[in-house]
Amino acid sequence: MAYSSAALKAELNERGWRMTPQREIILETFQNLPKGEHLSAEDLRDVLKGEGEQVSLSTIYRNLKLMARMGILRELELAEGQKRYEINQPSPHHHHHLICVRCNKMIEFKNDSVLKVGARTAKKSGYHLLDCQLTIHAVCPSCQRSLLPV
Amino acid sequence: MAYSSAALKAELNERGWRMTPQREIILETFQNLPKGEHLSAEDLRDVLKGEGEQVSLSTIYRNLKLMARMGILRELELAEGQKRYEINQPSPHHHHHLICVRCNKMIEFKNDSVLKVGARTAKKSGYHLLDCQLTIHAVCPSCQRSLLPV
DNA sequence: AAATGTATTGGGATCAGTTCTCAATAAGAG
DNA sequence: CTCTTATTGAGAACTGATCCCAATACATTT
Repeated sequence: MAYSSAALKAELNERGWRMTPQREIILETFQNLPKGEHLSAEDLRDVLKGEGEQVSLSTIYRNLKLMARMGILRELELAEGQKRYEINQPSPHHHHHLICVRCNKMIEFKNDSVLKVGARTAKKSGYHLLDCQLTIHAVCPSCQRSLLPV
Repeated sequence: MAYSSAALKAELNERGWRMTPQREIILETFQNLPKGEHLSAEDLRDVLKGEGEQVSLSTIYRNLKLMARMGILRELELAEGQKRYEINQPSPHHHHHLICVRCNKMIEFKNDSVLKVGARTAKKSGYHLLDCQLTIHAVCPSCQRSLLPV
């Protein structure tokens, strides 16, 4: 079941913060995103603009970081130079990433034991778990064959 | 056993590239680094300068990326806003990172099964494995108690 | 329902990390 | 020793992200 905007509002208000239309739109956008898609800040701005919703980049950056720190979004470092975000799904949908360092091609894969290792490790040190990502850097088959520089 | 500068030279020459004093110094610096330390590009520049070795930032950035793509260094995204690098150690020394998203405190931990998952996953898709990092984002005990904003 | 306090937004300026450009240098092959 | 060209150094340029601040609007209190 999805994390509702009512739940977000409750969690925000509990800390003296506020729900805004911008936050609601951002949350909904990520929830409606097709599986395996992640958005950079600028991607999100463009998607919103395409739906007639204009939200400033400042606000987008602020709320992406906020929602990542709340554990609602995952912050990914897949391609070079920019952070990407996706909804932080619970166990059956939780996944990891295998990335080609040359062409940035990316494969998602699932592995429950890794998630368990993450949860156990965090708990052992008294940390409150937000996200757990196994990121594999590798060279894909076609880039192995190519003669192009590393 | 450490990856020697002779091995680096061989691997470079094989592809038509060249060994340079700068590359040798950078490799040695990472090999002599205490366990658990990682350097940003600027850190490395300062360390080298402290040893009387001046290497330009451009060259440092170029070679950090090169050596990461060769699998000699690991590229880490621990703190906000800057990449850090460390030697990519084989199995008994290979480790992962648990990070507090608020104060950036970081704990290293080992887990062989995660490395095995990484190796198996890469192999299954025909990828040539370079690095495999489990990164856990969490809130540390003292930040959980603090009243400061997320 | 209106007033109050303050969190949040938007837009632009700014920042920091990284990449790019190009002439000078030097590694490695012949 | 010569020649080709990969590499370096220095600074300019780029870019993702943050900061600043006046205007706005959310949530609480009256």
